[in-house]
Amino acid sequence: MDAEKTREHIVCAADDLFYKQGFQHTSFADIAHAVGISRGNFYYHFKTKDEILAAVIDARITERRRMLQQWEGEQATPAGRIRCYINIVITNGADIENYGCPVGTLTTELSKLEHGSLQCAAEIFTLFRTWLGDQFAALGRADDADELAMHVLAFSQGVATMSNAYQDREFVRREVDRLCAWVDAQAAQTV
Amino acid sequence: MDAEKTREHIVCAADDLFYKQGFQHTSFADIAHAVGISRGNFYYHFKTKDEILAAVIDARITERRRMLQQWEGEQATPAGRIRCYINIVITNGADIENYGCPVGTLTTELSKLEHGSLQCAAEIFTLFRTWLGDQFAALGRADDADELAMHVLAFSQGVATMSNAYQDREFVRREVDRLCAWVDAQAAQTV
DNA sequence: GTCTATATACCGATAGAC
DNA sequence: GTCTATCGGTATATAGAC
Repeated sequence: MDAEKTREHIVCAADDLFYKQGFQHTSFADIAHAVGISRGNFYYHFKTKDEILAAVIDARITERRRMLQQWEGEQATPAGRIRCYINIVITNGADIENYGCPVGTLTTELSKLEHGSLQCAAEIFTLFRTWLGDQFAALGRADDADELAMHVLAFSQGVATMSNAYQDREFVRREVDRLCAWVDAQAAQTV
Repeated sequence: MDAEKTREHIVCAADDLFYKQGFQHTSFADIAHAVGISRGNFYYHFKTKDEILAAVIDARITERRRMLQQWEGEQATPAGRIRCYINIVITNGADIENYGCPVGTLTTELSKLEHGSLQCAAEIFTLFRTWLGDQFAALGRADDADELAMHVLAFSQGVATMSNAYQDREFVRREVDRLCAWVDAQAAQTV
């Protein structure tokens, strides 16, 4: 009943704090304070910190899946859909400047912690990777679709990291334009 | 005398552990154990953890500066020097697969911790950025040298992050080839 | 289902003997 | 210059009242 609602609040607050402060740097007290409950009540909903992380990763995957479906509804062409992904670094530009990419920074942190949930977090990458590969295949590049998808993922991670280090929006804009032109060139090669 | 040597050992061990485990996840006990001294002795050489971080960043800047000078001695052409930088993701491929880029992962972590030394860590990026810009200027691209340098930095960060997430050496090799061809194309535009 | 109080462990940092 | 011992703070996690 109400427990479901509280649980959602916890996952939502943890998602935000893990992104902005990092997983390790975020304490139970931080999340409890953000939700407005006591630390003790916390353990009624989640037994360990790892359980919260797993729930946050699940929520992120669900949210990204919904976003991809929305793009498929809005964009008729594969190239248009790929451009939607590329433009994230502008759409979420303010957050990325301050906190980097939510996916990349989490996998990097979990990797250094040798955390077991690293593979789960990497599945968010794989969700985008597969989807981008599908778009490139629809573009007539079935043979090297996965390689092209990985190139786009690497682009977004590189731009996010440098944007976080320098807070330079002009740089982000230039790189987006450069990669959109590259996408058009890839499509042209299919004709 | 001997204090100087011990201090160097501490900085060296901290550098390694900050890279492989992350700054926050590395405790004084970890470093002391790696060096082979007690936690108490530690404070004779460094008063705070932030002092160690500052010393590690200084050491990294010195080491990178030495590396750039070596490349300048080995490579006669600007394009060859830029390729040296691009090839780091292969030269240090094993470490990058396991721990990501030492510079990018540190700035990302310090950003989330809102740590004061973030600006110092970002200076390692700036060291490469300025040097790459000089090479592109020597290549005849003085007008957009800094933009091209930023593109190369973003490339290395993107490749490092994805390499860390997927441990795929073939992907790294392909991206390196792609960017080397891009460098040649940039040089051709100057003629 | 939510709270307060508390157990346990580790961290950064200090004091003082040698 | 190195050690052991310890303080104060905070973290995860638990127990039990309401």
